Amino acid sequence: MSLDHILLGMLRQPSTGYELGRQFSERAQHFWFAERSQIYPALKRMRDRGWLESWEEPSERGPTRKVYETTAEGREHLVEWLRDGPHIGNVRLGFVAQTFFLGELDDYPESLSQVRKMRATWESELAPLEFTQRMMREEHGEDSELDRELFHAHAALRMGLHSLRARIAWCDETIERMEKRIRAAELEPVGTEG
Amino acid sequence: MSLDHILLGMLRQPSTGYELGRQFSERAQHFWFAERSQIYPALKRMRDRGWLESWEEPSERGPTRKVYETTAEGREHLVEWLRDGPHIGNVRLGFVAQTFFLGELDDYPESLSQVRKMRATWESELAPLEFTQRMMREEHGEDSELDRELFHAHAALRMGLHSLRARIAWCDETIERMEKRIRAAELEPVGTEG
DNA sequence: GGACACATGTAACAAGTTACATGATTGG
DNA sequence: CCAATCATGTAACTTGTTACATGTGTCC
Repeated sequence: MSLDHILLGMLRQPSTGYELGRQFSERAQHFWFAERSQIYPALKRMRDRGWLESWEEPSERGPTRKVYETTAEGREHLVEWLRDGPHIGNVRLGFVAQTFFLGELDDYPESLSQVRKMRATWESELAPLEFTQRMMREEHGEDSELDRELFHAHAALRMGLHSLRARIAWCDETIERMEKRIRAAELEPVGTEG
Repeated sequence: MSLDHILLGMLRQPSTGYELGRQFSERAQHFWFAERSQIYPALKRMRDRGWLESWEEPSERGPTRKVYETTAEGREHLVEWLRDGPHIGNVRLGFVAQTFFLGELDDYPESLSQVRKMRATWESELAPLEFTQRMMREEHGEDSELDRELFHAHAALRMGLHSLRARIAWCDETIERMEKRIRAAELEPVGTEG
């Protein structure tokens, strides 16, 4: 299970289920997401298996927190997963499927509007990644000056940027083509599409 | 559920569970995948709901095939899903997570080898997409000459190409940076990493 | 007192994976 | 006869989602 290993990775610093949940929303949304209702049982399961240990701490504001930390055994499982080759699992991109079948609608303006929405979504996802990259550069200097951990975090961030920019570029290309088709249809008499 | 709608989309032409399974492996692998053990019950469920109808046909080679076709009601559900805005669902990219945590390993050559494997995988996924694009161009001519259905199929294909090329570009960038670090470490005395 | 963020969890359900069962037909 | 491909499916399990329950502490 990937989630377990991702949680192990995030638990390099001891943390709580609540906090890990927020990290998924705020920092990891471009490559993974998990609901807290999935995180809490996962942490419990891993503790029962001996991959984590936990203790309680009073919260500064709110009820008692349950803090988890990886054990040596947990770390072993993380390392094993990392060494076990890249897990390029089954991709599921509903929006590509949707684009594929959008021809069914016989409605270019509708197709166009959908692609514009996609663009807006990804544009807004891009901003926080670019912000993080800028922060990293300001705080830690040039790429070659990053320590090992930050270097890898930076690499993952770059993948997010590459992916999002590629999607936005696709949107721009597709929007242009759709607009061209809509203009062509407006100039032509009805029923002679070609 | 997205799978249902994707199957509805694929069933513009009547088809069987077996054939749809092959289509996922051969044509849709860059944006969706489903096992046949998931497809068969899904088709049955949709038929029970009235979205599909089915009949049996003798196979040219092998046992009797069960052919499914969308009903008017099924088509309505597809259209509804298509009009319901782009479904930019939760992305799950295990390999980005892995890259993120690869720093744990303290082993740049291992990190490098993993990124090289990713590159090889995506490079090999790129080939069939490029082939399909070339075929489309040869058989149907320029982009502006594609009919509505092919235009959208082509757009989906382009998304696959953009995404894969972005991933490969990321690999190249990352491989170069990792190689630089490995070279730097070789020239330096042990324990003075900076 | 009410809204909000903090904090942990359970239950019911939906979706997806792995392993297996069954059997026809073709080609070597 | 054996392996491969065609063809449909079930069972057991894992993973992920949605909805809900419960309660604390802070600020207005």
